[in-house]
Amino acid sequence: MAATPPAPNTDTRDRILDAAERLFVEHGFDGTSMRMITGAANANLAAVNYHFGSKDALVQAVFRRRLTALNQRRLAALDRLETDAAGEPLKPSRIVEAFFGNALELAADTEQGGRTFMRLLARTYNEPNAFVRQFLAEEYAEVMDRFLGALFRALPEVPRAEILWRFHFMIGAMAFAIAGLGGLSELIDDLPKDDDPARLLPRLMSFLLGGLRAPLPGAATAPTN
Amino acid sequence: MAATPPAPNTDTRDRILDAAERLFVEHGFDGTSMRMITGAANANLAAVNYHFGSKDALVQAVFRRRLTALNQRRLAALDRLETDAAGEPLKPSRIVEAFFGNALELAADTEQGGRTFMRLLARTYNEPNAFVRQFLAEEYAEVMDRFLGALFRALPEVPRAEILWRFHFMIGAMAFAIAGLGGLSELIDDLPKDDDPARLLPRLMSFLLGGLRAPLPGAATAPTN
DNA sequence: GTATGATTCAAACAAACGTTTGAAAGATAT
DNA sequence: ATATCTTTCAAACGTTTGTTTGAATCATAC
Repeated sequence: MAATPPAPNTDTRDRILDAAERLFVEHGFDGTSMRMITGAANANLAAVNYHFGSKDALVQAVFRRRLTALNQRRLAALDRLETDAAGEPLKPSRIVEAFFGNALELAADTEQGGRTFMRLLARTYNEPNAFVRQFLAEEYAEVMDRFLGALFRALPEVPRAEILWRFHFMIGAMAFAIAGLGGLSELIDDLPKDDDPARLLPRLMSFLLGGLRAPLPGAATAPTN
Repeated sequence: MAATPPAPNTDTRDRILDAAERLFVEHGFDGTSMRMITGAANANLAAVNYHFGSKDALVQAVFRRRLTALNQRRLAALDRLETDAAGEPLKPSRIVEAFFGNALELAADTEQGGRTFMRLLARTYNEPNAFVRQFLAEEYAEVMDRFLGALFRALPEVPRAEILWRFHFMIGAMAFAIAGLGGLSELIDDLPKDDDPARLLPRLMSFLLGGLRAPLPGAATAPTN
């Protein structure tokens, strides 16, 4: 009796997660049916409801499997920066690197499916589905708080609204770049042929830091208020 | 019941377009049903198929109604720049302004629904649906060609791959900023309270130009922060 | 070997989907 | 007023959706 190890048969479960991850990138959440998922995973149609409970719960599981680890690595990197600084103000570039570097590192992994997941995550930033948005917001709450707070302290002379907007811009730039990684962004048909994320990191980072350091708007001319 | 604020007695066709535009932003293409659309438009279920032929054709009509005009304004602005320059090289900042300024101008219009449309367009940059992506790529082909060509000529010393990536980044930054405009980006819960696109333009522009002018990756730099 | 719990399976469920139909209603022109 | 064309309408079409069911299969414990 009892003594049942908490780790059940993970075979079918993992195959479903992998298939769902891949299909969600390709067709979106609403565009991916249970039959597509279980078909691609060589599992029975009822397997998703048995292992996860519902389609929504499967979506959550797909994200949790990798997003939690990514965000913990981000927080750990920020922790390291702050202990190393020992009270001194942090360099904004290091903060940005801690956030986006960890993301691009995961996007560079094509073996374990990190790239697929990051493409899914990047797309989901703009997902309309209310349930998914809500879940993602909760999953990100702490990371946003910590990184925004760090940027506020690192740039005390910059209005917080400006920092918020620029962090917004940076996330958008990264998300769009990653989302189009493996899938060919048809939007710019003349896409750079070398889509190696290892070279994407320095490119994105210098762009982001250039934007972050740009002169504040209205510096020359006074705004309406 | 949800009252339908959109114009009461306009043409059925236009009421459908308005309702679809609004619902597509909120629920996505796959998440918006014909019954939702015709219900919100106070039209019969068969009206969409009668006026547009199919749901896919309706999606195209929603975009064509406003995107064609936007891209023509972009091209006209670029034409004006080039004739004014009379052979002299263009300033990259003017090129960027011609592209993104026209977009943000449309996003600032809350009366005629330009804002709603721009939020939809921004989201659609990351749309998985293959049919929608293909359509959007065709609709953008000429604009991308012209603006990238102009940037190549304006920055002859910068490798084209870098310009391509940075234009990519800029589009991503704009899209993410616009997509979260009316709809509250829950991702950053501490969203800037003033989401007035009229003030977004200078903010975005200085960020974009800062990124565009940033030192190329790999170049030796002396970062100041 | 038999009992017990976990997993798979084919089949069915009601609900929602996009689309089609044919008749009714409205509009327009002669 | 008649004929013609356009638009609306209620109803139904055949599929596909996510989920549930109950029996079959598998693994492990006693």
